[in-house]
Amino acid sequence: MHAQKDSNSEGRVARRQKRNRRALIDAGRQIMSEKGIDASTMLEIAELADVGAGTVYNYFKSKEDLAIAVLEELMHELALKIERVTDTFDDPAQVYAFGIRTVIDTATGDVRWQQLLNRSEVLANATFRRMGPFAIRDMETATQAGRFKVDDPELTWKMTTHAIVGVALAVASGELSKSVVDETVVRLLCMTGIGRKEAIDLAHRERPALPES
Amino acid sequence: MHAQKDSNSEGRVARRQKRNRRALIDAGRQIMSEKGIDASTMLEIAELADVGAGTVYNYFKSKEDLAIAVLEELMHELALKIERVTDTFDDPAQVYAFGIRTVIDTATGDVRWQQLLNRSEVLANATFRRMGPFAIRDMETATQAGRFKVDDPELTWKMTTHAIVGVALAVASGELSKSVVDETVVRLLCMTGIGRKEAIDLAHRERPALPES
DNA sequence: ATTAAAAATGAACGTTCGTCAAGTTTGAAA
DNA sequence: TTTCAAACTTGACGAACGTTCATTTTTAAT
Repeated sequence: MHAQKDSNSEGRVARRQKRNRRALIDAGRQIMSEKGIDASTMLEIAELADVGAGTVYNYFKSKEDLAIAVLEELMHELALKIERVTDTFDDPAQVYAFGIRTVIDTATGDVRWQQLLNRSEVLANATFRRMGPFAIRDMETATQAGRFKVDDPELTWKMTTHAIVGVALAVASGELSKSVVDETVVRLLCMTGIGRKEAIDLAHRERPALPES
Repeated sequence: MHAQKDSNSEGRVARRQKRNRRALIDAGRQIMSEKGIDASTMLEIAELADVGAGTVYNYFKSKEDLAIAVLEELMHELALKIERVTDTFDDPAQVYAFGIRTVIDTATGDVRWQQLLNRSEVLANATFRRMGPFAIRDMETATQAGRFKVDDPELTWKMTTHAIVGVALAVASGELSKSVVDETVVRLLCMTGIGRKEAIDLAHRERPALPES
């Protein structure tokens, strides 16, 4: 039996574990977005997080696993930022359009993201998993409102995430010009069963800015 | 001066080079589609091709480079097989629909392909480059015929290839059921600006079989 | 203070890619 | 036929990295 010290509702271990996990994800994020996932080494990340090389494997079972955690956190943050803007929108289709537009803009605009595109299936998967709940909800709402015609939103979202990452990769490598983003959004909206003219309209509505990171 | 021997319009070197390149691609194809690209080692491939470990690097500047050659050849062969079937079709939209349908079916149906999905951006890129000329031509023809509305076929094809690979990956991993293929084709056709009802019609037309491999 | 379990550590391991110096083959000129 | 330089092949090797594991340290309850 022991009296709990003031600031401990959990033990020291739990707190240290939280610190370490946080430090590892932060370090992974910093290094992976500087040099790319493959070029980052576990040792480098461990050192930046100020833990021993072996410690990483108490928290993540592999390098891939750490990369997934990093990318999922990135996507989750972006999803929340988008949510804060779109919850004032009236048109559910516009909510969805703003979301995919923002993902593409972020992926093609931010240098730190471009390094992460190489393992494109990891990024697409993180986008699918973390933004999926929002995107799928929006598609369902928009379908119920008669704007979209999507009976399998999970499939549509899967296709959309991979297409977005593919375009971002092509833009980052200079293969496509940044000016394709508009058209990309239109085509992705077309996939939801909305008419082409409405898709073009949706894609060109004025967009509020995201909250700064 | 020397008389050319019967069967030599090129020297022995050129012939040996052709043999080696061929053997390396064949070996890479076999091993990579058995174990996946990452799990295959260059030594293993070199041994199957019956050349020294260093020789591979006279033909391909890296493992990635060899993988690209392997996948591009696969896609090229598939493109030619599709072409042989579709050149009897009247409707250009149907030519395109048959093409993407066949790619998805092949990627999700053949065990040997599923190992190659892991480096999804490599496969998507190979599909883009090798089937692109056919797909883009078909989209343009269909647009001129008033069936599609595609002004940037390169972009649309880029999105399509990544979406296909993404769906194939999800099906291969059991995340999605194989029954999504129909709907996938419909959504991809929707991206071409064809109407939704026409897309559904196109996707469900009877399809002739591919020539056996 | 004692103790046993949990967590951290970093040196060592095994594997792999890609390089390189040395050896071999080639084809034409002498 | 002999010679020769260029082109090609080879497999041992270096370097780098992800991961493991025996050892040490920390923790928290007795």
